[in-house]
Amino acid sequence: MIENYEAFRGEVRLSKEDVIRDVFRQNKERISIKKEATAVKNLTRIIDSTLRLANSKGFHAMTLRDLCGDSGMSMGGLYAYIRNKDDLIHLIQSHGFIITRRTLLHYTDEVQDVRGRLFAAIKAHLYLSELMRAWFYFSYMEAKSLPVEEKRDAVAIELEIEEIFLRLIEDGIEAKVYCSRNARLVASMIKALLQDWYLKRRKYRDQNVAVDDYAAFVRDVIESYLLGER
Amino acid sequence: MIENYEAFRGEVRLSKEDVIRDVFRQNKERISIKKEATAVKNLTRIIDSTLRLANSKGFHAMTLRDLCGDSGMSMGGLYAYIRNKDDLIHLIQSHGFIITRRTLLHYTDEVQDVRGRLFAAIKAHLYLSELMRAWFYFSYMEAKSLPVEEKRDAVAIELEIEEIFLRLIEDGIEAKVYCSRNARLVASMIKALLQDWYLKRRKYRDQNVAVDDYAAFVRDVIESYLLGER
DNA sequence: GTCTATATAGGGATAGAC
DNA sequence: GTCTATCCCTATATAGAC
Repeated sequence: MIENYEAFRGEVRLSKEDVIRDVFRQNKERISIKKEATAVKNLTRIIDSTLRLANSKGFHAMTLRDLCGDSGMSMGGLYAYIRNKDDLIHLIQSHGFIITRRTLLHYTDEVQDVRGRLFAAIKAHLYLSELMRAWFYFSYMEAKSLPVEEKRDAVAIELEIEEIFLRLIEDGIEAKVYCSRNARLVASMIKALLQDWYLKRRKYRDQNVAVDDYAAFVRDVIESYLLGER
Repeated sequence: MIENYEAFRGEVRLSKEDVIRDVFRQNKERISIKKEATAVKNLTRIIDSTLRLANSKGFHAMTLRDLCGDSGMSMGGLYAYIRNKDDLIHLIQSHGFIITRRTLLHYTDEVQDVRGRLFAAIKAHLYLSELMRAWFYFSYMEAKSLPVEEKRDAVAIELEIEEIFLRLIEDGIEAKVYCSRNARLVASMIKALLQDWYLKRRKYRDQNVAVDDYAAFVRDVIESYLLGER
C-alpha cells in the first residue's frame, strides 16, 4: 500500500533503467547495436528527446533532424536503433506499456475495504501519470495516428483501466456501500478527471495543486456522488 | 432559455451559412475569389474537409492533396482561398470562434437562480460542442501547433469559459447555496467533463448516452459535491 | 474562377568512410 | 559503433492555360 506520492516515486524510480533494458531486449532484431550498456544509454536519449519534441510540436511535425539535434546523435547513429520513423513510436509505446502494466497491477491489488480500494486505484493512476507524464501525454495525443499494432495495444490498456474502476464501483454498489448509480458513467468520469491531470499539467501546477491534493479532491467528488444523500 | 438539445439545434443551425459568410468577409484580403456565393460554397467544402481529415489523421499528416481529393477541389482552386497551409488553420479557427462566442454568451446570460444558471451554462457548452464537435476536437488536439495568433485566441477562449463556471460557483458559495469548496478546482473539473464529451464522443454513443442525459449527470455530480452533507 | 503541369525544398532513408 | 555526405521522394507552392 502506498501512502503518498513521494513513497511511490522512491519505489518506482529505480526501475526506469531496467525498463529501457527490457525495451532493448524486446527489440534486438531491429537494433544493430550489440553492446547493452551503450544501447541502453542511447535508447534513453532517443526516447526522452522524442517525447519532448513530439509533445511540444507533434510527432509528425518533429523531423528526425530535430531529434538528432536534441538528442545529440547523428542520423546514422539514430538509424542503428530504428528502421524507420514509425519504429520510434514502437520504442516509446513499448517502454510505456511495460511500466504501466507493471505498476498499475501491482498497486491496485493490495486490498482493503471497497472505498479504500477505489482511492488506491485513483492514487496509483495519478502517481503513475505524474511520473510518466510525457508518455501518457504522447500516448493520448498521438493515439489517432499510431500504427495498427500500437493502436490496438493502446485501446486495450485504456479499456483495462476503465474496467478496473468500473468493477470497483459495481462491487461497491452491490455491497450497498454506494447507492445505485450508472457505474459505467462514473467510471468514465473518473478516467476523464485522471486524464485532465496529465493533459493540463501546467494549469494545476500554476494553481499550486499537488498530486495528493488532486487525488483527495477526485475521491471526495466521486464519493459525494456515490454515497448519496445521508 | 433552452430546454433541450433539439430546441437548441433548431435555433442555431440556421446560422451556419451566415458564419461562413463572415469568415469570407473577414478574410477577403487573403482570398482571390470575389463572388460571395461561390466563395461561401467552396469555403464550406474546404473547412468541412479539413476538419474531417485533420481529425482522423492529424493536421500535419494531412496533405493538401488529401484535402483536394476529399473536397473535390484542385490544388490551384484551393490556393485561391489560402496563401499557405497555415491559412487553413486560420479559416477553421475564425469560423469556430465566431460561432462559439455568439452562442455561449447568448445562452448563459439568460438568468434565474444560481443552480439554474450553472445548469444552463453546462447545457449551453455541451450543446454547442455537440453541434460543432469537429471544430472543438480540432481546436483541442491541434492547440499545441497552432500559429501564435490563433494560439493566443484559443487560450483566451478556454480561459473565458473556465471563468464563466468559476464565477457561477463563487456566486453560489457566497450566496450560501453551495457549501465552501475550492471553486477553481470545481470549475476545472466541469471543464474536464465537458471536454470528455467531445473528445470521447464515440464512447458515449456506444453506451447510448444522449447529450441531455450527460448534462443531467454532470449537474448531479457537481451538485452532490457542492450541496454537500444535508 | 478553375484546372493541369511544374518548380523547389524539406525530410526520410542509406552508403560508405573512419 | 558513429559520423558525414548524398539519394530520392513527397508535399508545398506557383505559373500559366483554358
